[in-house]
Amino acid sequence: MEIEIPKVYEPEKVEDKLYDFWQKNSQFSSLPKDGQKPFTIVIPPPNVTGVLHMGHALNNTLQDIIIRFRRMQGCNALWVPGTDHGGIATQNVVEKLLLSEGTNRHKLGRDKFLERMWSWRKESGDTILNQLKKLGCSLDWSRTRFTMDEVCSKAVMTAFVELYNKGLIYRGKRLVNWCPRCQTALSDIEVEHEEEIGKLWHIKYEIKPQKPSKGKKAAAEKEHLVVATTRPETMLGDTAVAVNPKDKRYKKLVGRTILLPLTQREIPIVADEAVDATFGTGAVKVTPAHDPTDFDIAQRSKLPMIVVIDTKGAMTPEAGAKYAGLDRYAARKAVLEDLEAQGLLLETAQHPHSIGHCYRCDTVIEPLISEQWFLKVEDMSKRAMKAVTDGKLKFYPASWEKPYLLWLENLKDWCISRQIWWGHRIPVYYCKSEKGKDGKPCKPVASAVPLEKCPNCGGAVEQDPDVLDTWFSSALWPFSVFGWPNGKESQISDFKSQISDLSYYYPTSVLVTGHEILYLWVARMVQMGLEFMNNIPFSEVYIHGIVRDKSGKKMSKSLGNVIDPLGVMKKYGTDALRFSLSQSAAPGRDMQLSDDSFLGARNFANKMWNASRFVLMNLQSVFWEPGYMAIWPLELADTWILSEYRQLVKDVTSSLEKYDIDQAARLLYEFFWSKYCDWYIEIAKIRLNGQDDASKKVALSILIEVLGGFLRLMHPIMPFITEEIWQTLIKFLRSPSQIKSISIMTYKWPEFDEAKLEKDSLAKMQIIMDVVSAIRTIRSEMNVPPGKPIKVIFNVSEKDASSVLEAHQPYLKALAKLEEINIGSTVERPPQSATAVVRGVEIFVPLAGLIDLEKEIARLEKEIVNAEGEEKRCEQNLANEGFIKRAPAVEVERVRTRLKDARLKAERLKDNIKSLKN
RNA sequence: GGGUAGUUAGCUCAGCGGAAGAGCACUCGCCUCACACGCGAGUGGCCGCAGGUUCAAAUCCUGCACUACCCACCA
Repeated sequence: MEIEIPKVYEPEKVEDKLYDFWQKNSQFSSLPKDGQKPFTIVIPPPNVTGVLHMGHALNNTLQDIIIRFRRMQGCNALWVPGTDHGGIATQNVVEKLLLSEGTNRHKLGRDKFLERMWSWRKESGDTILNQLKKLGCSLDWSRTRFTMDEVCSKAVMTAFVELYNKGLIYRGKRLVNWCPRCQTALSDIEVEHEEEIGKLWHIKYEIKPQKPSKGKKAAAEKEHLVVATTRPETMLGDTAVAVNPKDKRYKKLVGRTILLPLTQREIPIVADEAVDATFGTGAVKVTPAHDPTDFDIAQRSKLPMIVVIDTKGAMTPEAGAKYAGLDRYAARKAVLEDLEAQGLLLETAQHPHSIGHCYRCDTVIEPLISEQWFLKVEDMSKRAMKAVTDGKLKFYPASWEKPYLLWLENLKDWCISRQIWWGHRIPVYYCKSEKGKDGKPCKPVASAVPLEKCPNCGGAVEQDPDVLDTWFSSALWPFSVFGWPNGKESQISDFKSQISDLSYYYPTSVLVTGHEILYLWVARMVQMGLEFMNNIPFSEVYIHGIVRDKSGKKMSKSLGNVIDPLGVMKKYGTDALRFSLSQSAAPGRDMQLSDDSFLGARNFANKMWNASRFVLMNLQSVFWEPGYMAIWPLELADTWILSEYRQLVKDVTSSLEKYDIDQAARLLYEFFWSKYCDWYIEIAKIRLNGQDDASKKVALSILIEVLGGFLRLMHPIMPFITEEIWQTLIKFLRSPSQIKSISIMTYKWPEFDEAKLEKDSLAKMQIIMDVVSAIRTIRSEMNVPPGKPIKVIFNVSEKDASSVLEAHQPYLKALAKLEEINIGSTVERPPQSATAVVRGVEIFVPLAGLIDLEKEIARLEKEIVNAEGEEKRCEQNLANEGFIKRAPAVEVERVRTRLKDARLKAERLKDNIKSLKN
């Protein structure tokens, strides 16, 4: 078999080809199967407007790693793809488009607009899903869902109706978060608070004089009260001034009346606990229609409400003729000017406070009174909390438990209605007939199927104009994708099975997401899962960090610091991107990315490529058959690398099980580069070029065995390059009939056999490696040309070390470029030689004529300082009675050995300096 | 105001109870028959500060100081 392998790995030549190969061979698909354990992940559905950004790349790389790992472990692994309609965000995109065409949705009308939305959705297609294919994601494409497709919509309607009929969904007029730009209400969590330096204005309010009681004169001077506010324009809607009931300063003013400046409207002074006497002046203007706290105060004191700001953020006629129509900020300016002119503006202080912004368009939120639909969350929250406190739902890292619980504990009813058109229209129908059946108007009806007539009186009906919060459908995602509420039969039409998707795959195994949507999405899925499926939607939540740029800033289009993952894949290869992301994916930790990290990962891919190339090239020239490993005796290097490999299997497996993907990536990198390549391959070269046929074949066997295992362990993280190499390697591994899996991705995950681990080989090999490194250091420091062979003398008193060196002279000769080795236990120090002492082995390199005396002495002195430091530390430890008595015996023994080695080292090096000086 | 995480080599980060580590950068030497996207060697750290627990602390505990993020009806 002749193989031509390029010197440099070329990702662009293999990636698309392999993805096609996987798809053609149905490597990603899963069907319910009795007796096989499912492992299921549903994708956090990206928005249909989306293009793949680095956050998606991270999120989906991690999911793919987990799903590939479990699939190889023998689970029936399913990863469900899909997209989210994205409510406001998506509507905004199309509205912008319309604006550029000189029209808007209102001119178009609801039906035409929705047509436009759907055609746009069709046009933009599933761009992002195709980009996930570039990333190598092993999603079961036959199961692709969309939150507004038939299956998911049915789930949404059913869920709404059930909640409505249970009385958990209600309609009410409340103060809600209103985005004046998006023209819709938002839930509390869709409001982003940003700290800003605002101003706190102190305004003088005149108190209406009391009617003088009999016999007393009216107060000579006018009385005043000063209020502090950050929003002076809302004073036009004030219906009271409130003070704390315990505030002595104002106690006697409670019940009096204020003459509101600018309008001269009369409003009362009330007492309310919500007022903080220590803040500002201790007196608060109360604007119930535009502030949540004021709204509550107004409820308690039964104050009227005056709406002075409309849905566009402009002042209403109620604000007075002078201000009506002005934008809220223009009104602020005007009000301040007018107050100033009247001498009522006393003080303007800098005031840091946080302001709510729309999470979709960043416009400042306006609290407005509005009729909306709400979902009662109290009971659902309690159950969602219990799932975590009972230990059924686990977070990785666990530190997210507390924030999750705190959030649920303080959660208020969820405003689920939006005044936009793109989304699931609220399935509530109002009877248009005023009379109804028996003279009374009919109650509204919720229905999962469209209603034409009122079920009560048969009259015409009108559907509620609002749509549901996009997160309502997202909350149902883990079961709506499996066909809930149907669930009886499989959603895959050509598959006849007794097991339904829903019962087989739900609850799913793990949810992988960033912490930014923990509340927005994760907590709600748990609530809804418990509500409708009576079971949590997943038992584990793996929360990864956020991708930042190299200076630690969040990547955003507006900052212009985004790194385009598609560009990275093109430049460095998909596997390099994936490895780089994996490397820094410690659970819960944000990561900084830069070109450097991709470059390192690309180099690693190339290293894998070339090491494999080395193995494959030798396979062609050496007669080889599987099974040699069992027949021929193994050498030290063989047992060593096998031990290391087996440890690797153990560690990588447990790391992936714990979602420590960064650790898995590092372990693999370390093993492959600094063990397999740096040492095993280098030693294998000696044997492959040697005359010992048995040693040759064994080395080749181990090279293949370990490479094959490594590739499988590496596969979840770097799927393309591992498959590409595997496809060639497999031809040598087994005859075609023996190959059960066509692809590495369905080949069995390596298993760890502790019994075969040879601990002894690690220590022995360590001697070889340390001695070689020490000799290389001498060569390098003494400027011995790399090509020049040298002689070396070992003085070893310890038998074990001595026999290891004795037995592995060919290793040493090749690795350190030696022409002659002498080993003894009482060797005379040769004159003019450089020295090193490692692991009890004294090394002499005779360098007559070559040695730089001063340099060597300086080098040795430095070594002595280190050794003596070590000596001192060990002595102190051993002199400590507590240490001897309480530390484990192994530890005490270890320190004794270290002391012995350090003493020997210091002593020998000192002797050597002496002899050099003579 | 509450919460969470972080602070280790110039940079990015690992280590989380028993000898300070990696990659990049830097210095020196190498086109050594897999790889210059490479090989060999080296320089570089009172492991944020202060206490405490322990025979032993970068590692556990308590404060403090910064940094970042999240939550909150700070008028």
